[in-house]
Parts: sequence; structure tokens; C-alpha cells
Amino acid sequence: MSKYLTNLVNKVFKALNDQTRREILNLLKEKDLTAGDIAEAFQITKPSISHHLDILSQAELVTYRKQGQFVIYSLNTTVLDDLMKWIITLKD
Amino acid sequence: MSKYLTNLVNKVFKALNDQTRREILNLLKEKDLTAGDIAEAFQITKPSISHHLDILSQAELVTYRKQGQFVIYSLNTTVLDDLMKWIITLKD
DNA sequence: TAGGTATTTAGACAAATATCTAAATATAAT
DNA sequence: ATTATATTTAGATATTTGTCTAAATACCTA
Repeated sequence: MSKYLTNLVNKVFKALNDQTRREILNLLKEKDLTAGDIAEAFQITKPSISHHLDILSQAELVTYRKQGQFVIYSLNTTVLDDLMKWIITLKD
Repeated sequence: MSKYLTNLVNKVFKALNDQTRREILNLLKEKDLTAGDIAEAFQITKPSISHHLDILSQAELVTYRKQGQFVIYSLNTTVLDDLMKWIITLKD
């Protein structure tokens, strides 16, 4: 596995090792959402959610675009394919 | 997703969020190994490896059997299927 | 430009985690 | 029985992590 992929897998597992972050991904599965929309779905503060979004972003599990004052987050499934490859490699 | 599966996925992500534990799984992919054999493949102490094996075992990623003084660990790929299901659910 | 809304950054803190050494347990061999 | 080998458990410690509040930044609107 390339060093880039090893590093990415590392970040992906780190990102997925948190219930809140996994739920954020599930929300984004339905539709793109602003940071504020995401924060409202949880009991924790906006700065905490912002931090979670940063970790998801570092793992390339989400992307974001700015739209005026808003930051809109989207699920990025590309990395999930890499993750699946990692798992399949372990299986065979 | 059932509560059992949620709990298991939680433990699996926790278990996989560590380079050493992921490498242990890769070793076990080739063949079953004793705790001692596994420990020798790393720079860290036996008690630390024992702890990692415990976490992998809790996540059902490995199984073990006793053979005399030895404890032989095996990879359990069943859980990897559950993990793949979780990922696929996120994708579609 | 001033004030309002959306989001992130900075810094602090408690809880979780990876690691270690020392001791305990279990089995084998002499 | 005693000693040696394999492994785990217990307890300590430094680092990482998730969360918070307060402050900063960015953009919009009147």
C-alpha cells in the first residue's frame, strides 16, 4: 500500500472512531448540509461540531464549499472505496 | 441497525484505530500465531501486545485458543463483513 | 460603516488511551 | 517439587482526544 494511502487509512479510521462523526456522515448521506444544520442535529456545541467536521475533512470523508456566510458540507464516498479495498485485502 | 451491531461497529472502529493493531491483523492474515510470535514482530513489550490482542478480541476481529502454555490467535473475517455492510449502507 | 449571523480558532480541562515495569497465573520440563 | 517459559493482570504515566467557553474571522444587510 502506498504511503499516501496508509496515511489516509490512518486518518479515516481515526475519523470513524467516534459516534458523533459517524452520525454526521449518515446525515450527509441524505443531503448536503451547512455546518449550522449539522450542529443543530446534536446536543454538543457548534465549536465541537466544527472540530468534528475538520477531522472528517482531513480524512477526506467530507468536502465543503463556501456559499456566502455558509459552509456547505458533502459526503465524499471516494474514500470509502479505499477503505473497502483495505478491508478486502485483509480478507483474501 | 441493531443495538448489538452498533456496539460491535463501535468496538471494531476503536480496534482498527491503531497502526499496531492493524499490522497484527495483517500478520494473522498469513497464518495463526502465538501471542509471543506476534510480540516479536514489534518493538513494544509483550504486555502492550497482550493489551492490543485483548482489544482486537473484544471487537471479535481475532479469536484465540489455548494450546499448552501457548495462546494461538487467528484472524476472524466475519466481522469484516459487518464492517463492509456498514460502509456500503453509507454509500447508497 | 455598523450591526447581525455563520463559522472557526484558541486555550483549558477531564476522560480515554498506549505504553511501560513489576507481579501474578498457567503450563511444561527436569 | 522446583525451575523455566508463555502470557496476562495491575498499576503508573505521558499523550491524545472530545468537549467547553470566549474570542476571532468572514460575510451579509441596512
